[in-house]
Amino acid sequence: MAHQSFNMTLKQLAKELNLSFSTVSKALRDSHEISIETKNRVLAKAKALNYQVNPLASSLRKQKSKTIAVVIPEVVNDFFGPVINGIESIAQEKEYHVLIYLTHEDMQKEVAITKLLQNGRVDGIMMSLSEQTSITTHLEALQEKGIPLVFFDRIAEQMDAPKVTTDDYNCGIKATEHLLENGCKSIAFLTIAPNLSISNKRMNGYLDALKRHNIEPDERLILSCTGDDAKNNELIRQLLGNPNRPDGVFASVEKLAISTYAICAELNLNIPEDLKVICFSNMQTAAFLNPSLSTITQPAFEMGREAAAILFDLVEKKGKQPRVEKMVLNSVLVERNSSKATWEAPKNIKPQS
Amino acid sequence: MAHQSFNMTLKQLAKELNLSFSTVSKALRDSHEISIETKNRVLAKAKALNYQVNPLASSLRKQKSKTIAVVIPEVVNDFFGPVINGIESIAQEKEYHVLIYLTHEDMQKEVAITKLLQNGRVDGIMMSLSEQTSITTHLEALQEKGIPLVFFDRIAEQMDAPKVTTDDYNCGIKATEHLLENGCKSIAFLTIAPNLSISNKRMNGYLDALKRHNIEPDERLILSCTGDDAKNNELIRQLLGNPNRPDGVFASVEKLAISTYAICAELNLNIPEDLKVICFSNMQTAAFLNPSLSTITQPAFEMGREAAAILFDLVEKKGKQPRVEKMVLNSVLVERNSSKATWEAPKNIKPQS
DNA sequence: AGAAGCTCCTACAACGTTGTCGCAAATAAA
DNA sequence: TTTATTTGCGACAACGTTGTAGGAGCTTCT
Repeated sequence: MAHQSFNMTLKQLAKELNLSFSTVSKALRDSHEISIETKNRVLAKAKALNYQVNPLASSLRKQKSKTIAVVIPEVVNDFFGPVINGIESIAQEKEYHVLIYLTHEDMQKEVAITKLLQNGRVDGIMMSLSEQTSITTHLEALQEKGIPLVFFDRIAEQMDAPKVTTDDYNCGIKATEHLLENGCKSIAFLTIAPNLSISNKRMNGYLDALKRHNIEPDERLILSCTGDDAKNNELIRQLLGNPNRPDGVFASVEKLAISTYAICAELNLNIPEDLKVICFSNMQTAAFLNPSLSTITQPAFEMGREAAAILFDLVEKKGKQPRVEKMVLNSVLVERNSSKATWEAPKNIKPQS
Repeated sequence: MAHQSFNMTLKQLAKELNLSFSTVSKALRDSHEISIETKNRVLAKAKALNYQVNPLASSLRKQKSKTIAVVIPEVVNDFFGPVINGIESIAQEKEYHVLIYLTHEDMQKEVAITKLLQNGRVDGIMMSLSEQTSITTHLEALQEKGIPLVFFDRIAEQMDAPKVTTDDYNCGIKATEHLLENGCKSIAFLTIAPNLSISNKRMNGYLDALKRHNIEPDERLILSCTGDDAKNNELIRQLLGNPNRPDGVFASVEKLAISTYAICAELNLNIPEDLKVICFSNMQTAAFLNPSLSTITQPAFEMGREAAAILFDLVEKKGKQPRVEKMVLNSVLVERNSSKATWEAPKNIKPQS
């Protein structure tokens, strides 16, 4: 049997019905110009022959693709997964399609991807920048073509486009003060991608919290990590192996906290007795880590939903002002054992082993 | 300034160059019919005016969309993230685009999605079934339209399409025997979605391992869980709260192991002393859980890559036989503390506390 | 009865490409 | 010089839709 039965088209359907194909087209879209009997005939036949409109032709004609692109660095952590989920949930409601592109934190790829999105493939774009992205001409090119663009999380600060973020600066303060309140005297800040807006804001929160408590920031306590995990581990090892090591670590991304856990195991440092740890993370199992990890958790799903909602708003009344220029959602600080004050510590006090 | 500068088309470009648009089209695609000088002129102008071909028009004409769809249940766990990563990495190499659709484990949505993919939107489809999916007529409809379809992980056993899986049956055996070897006498099996092929195979592995060790399977030790976490917790609580509770738990999915951890904390059961736990999981932090979690880890990224490679193969020489009918990748069992034999336990032997 | 207005349908020109065909002009072969 | 052949370009017809314009047949109003 023919495994390759061909696609039904409007014309073929029309021929089957002895109608002009414009009549059939209108009947399918429930136009008032067509009699009810004809509509029913057409609908029945379309169903019988399993006719589906060709989205390419339709999009070309209507100059609308009903498709958006999501451009993100990765999908391998617990943040972008829920974000995609949020985006997709709205897209499905609005009957849009979602293209996904990963930059792998590589600006060249980001640029290449934006080129692909320039000519009608999508009606709008959602972006979270790669950690390398410094210039934004490729993004401005998209705007010049009139394609709505919404940033989330890793935004391009200087661009005139809606942005959905979390309260990174505040959380930077809160996390730092949380460690201070629990007895830390010397807090290290681990970060990646210093040119990313989120990194900056989190660090500024950290610095301002220290200032507020009259603590002089120490450059040696600020670790600028990279995509190279081995190198990061080495940096952390140096930091924590040092005799006058910090007694607290505030990691701006999850993986650096995990590295910290690993290095502590290696160096026989006890969390939280010797070192308190807190980090930005959406890990679902933070509560089950050993010790359970205190986190600042971003509302990832909601970010996806909100950003997508703004984008669809923009797409649907193109040219109008966006509904929101900047939306800031609140993350929550979840205290767990990794940052617990030591005086309310384990069952029996170990002397000096 | 006009924020909405219009898209450059072939015709406009041709007018600028005083050439016919077919000439320009050919020049851009480096046709031998066009002189080198003309090509250079065209290329230069195209670059200057930032011309990009309209993919909708091009796809319509060529009857190829250069796009594939990935239809999966969720993205919120550590399995589908890496899978997407693998798929996308090949797609990027081959210059394909990736549409993503989530079924949210809902068969109705799966059916609706397949409808959308019927008419030229995509050149091929990759699927992992929803846990509800029992019938496959919607998938056969796709095949009848001649759209290549590749399954991965949660496959439709009975369908004639390439399938990429892991060695679920074997791992079911290995995990069960691992628990037996570490001293378990009574092992519970926690599963979801019994009509899913993976659940079945994992369970069969479990059952056959018991048989091999002359242990009579006990129906009360096989928990068929659902999407409702509260209910699942209740089931697990009953199982573990019972005086003659099992001394081992083999969870076929990660979340059931996490629930088990939570319930053990609640019931003051010690893992692994009172209960040994192992599960299928791609969690990156399994080693840092308390206790560290023994897992069977699937090669998710590779699965994505392999499945995508097979799909592209199929797409590019449509109608031919697929390169592979069935591909089975090996998962690895990673022993950690949650399943450690109790006799080779902590540093100093605690008597009977 | 004639004008005006409905109702229901068809014809046709887009949308932006690509590929086939045809045809000049230039070159090569006879 | 005549006859093939090649080189370079343009005309044109698709691809499968949608929306506008038009028109035949009927009813309704003056």
